[in-house]
Amino acid sequence: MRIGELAERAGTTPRTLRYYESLGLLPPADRAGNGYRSYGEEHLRMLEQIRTLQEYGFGLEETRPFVECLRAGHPAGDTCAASLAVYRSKLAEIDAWVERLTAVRAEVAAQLLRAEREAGAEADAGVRPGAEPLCELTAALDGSGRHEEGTPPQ
Amino acid sequence: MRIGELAERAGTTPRTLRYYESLGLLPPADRAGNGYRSYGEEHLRMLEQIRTLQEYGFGLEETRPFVECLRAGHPAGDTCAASLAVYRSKLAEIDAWVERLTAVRAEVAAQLLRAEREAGAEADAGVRPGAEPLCELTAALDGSGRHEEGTPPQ
DNA sequence: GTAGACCTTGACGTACGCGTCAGGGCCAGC
DNA sequence: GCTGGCCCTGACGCGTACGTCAAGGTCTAC
Repeated sequence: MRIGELAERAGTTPRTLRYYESLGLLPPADRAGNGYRSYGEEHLRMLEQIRTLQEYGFGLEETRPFVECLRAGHPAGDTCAASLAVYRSKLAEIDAWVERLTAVRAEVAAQLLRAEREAGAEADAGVRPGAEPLCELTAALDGSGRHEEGTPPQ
Repeated sequence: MRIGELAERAGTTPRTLRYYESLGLLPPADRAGNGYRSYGEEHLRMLEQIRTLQEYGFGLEETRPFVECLRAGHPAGDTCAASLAVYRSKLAEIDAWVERLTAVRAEVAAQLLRAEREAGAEADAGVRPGAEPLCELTAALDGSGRHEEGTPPQ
């Protein structure tokens, strides 16, 4: 199987496979006479392992023990001790993030409440009836919940 | 106040202040006769606003409305509508992250349990008493809960 | 007058996971 | 033999928030 086919079957791109190989994450593929990379089914299995972990938010380096485990001949990539250790540390990491996010959420919610009250007071102190905004920014951007953000973890 | 003093009072570095200015996030400082930047207390207030939001995990661009609000003369940076909108979208973003992390956590925990069982079965299927590891990786890396990770959000 | 601490701009480095372009070779079908 | 689709390597680009180095000017104290 050539690189394009493997990439398609794994739902990724040739560029990505070459990148993994350059990292030493995937073992170097055999080469056909013309220099083209030649892959087997075991490569597909490794790739699927990597992609699954990636979807869970694992970094590429974190997937390495899983791939090594498969390369060592294990039927599954996650039954080696190193893989289990990565699972466990990922759980701890997620817990830490959730804890942090929860604390931040509470703090931001509190600030929002306070700011909303202050904004009301500020407006009342200004022009009473008519609701003239104090700065031109007040006109734009209201409504909540759209907006996109930089890469969320996981 | 010169750049070094402001940086120190804000708990940051001169490089950071020049960077903010280059982004147009901080207004360009006045210049002394020798070309040195000259800052006032209002710059300190803007910087403190930025730093606080940064600690909550806001990106620099997300702090912009708060700084603009201060620049517009408001006593607080978060009483303008644009700032409130950022607060609200940040809350939504945090909620989305927590949701995703919680789902991933459950999935990883399930995989860990399964893998632990399979690892046990694999070991039993091999050498019964003596527990010889199947791959040399099994020897290294056990124990859970240490390990550091790339920038957590927030 | 000179050492040392401050300031200036400009530019490259970092981590991550590739996308994309440049410049070329290989092979099948018409 | 020519077009089109695949493959190759090498190298730069992206986004984020600066750190760090280079090469120089400025000011204070001794």
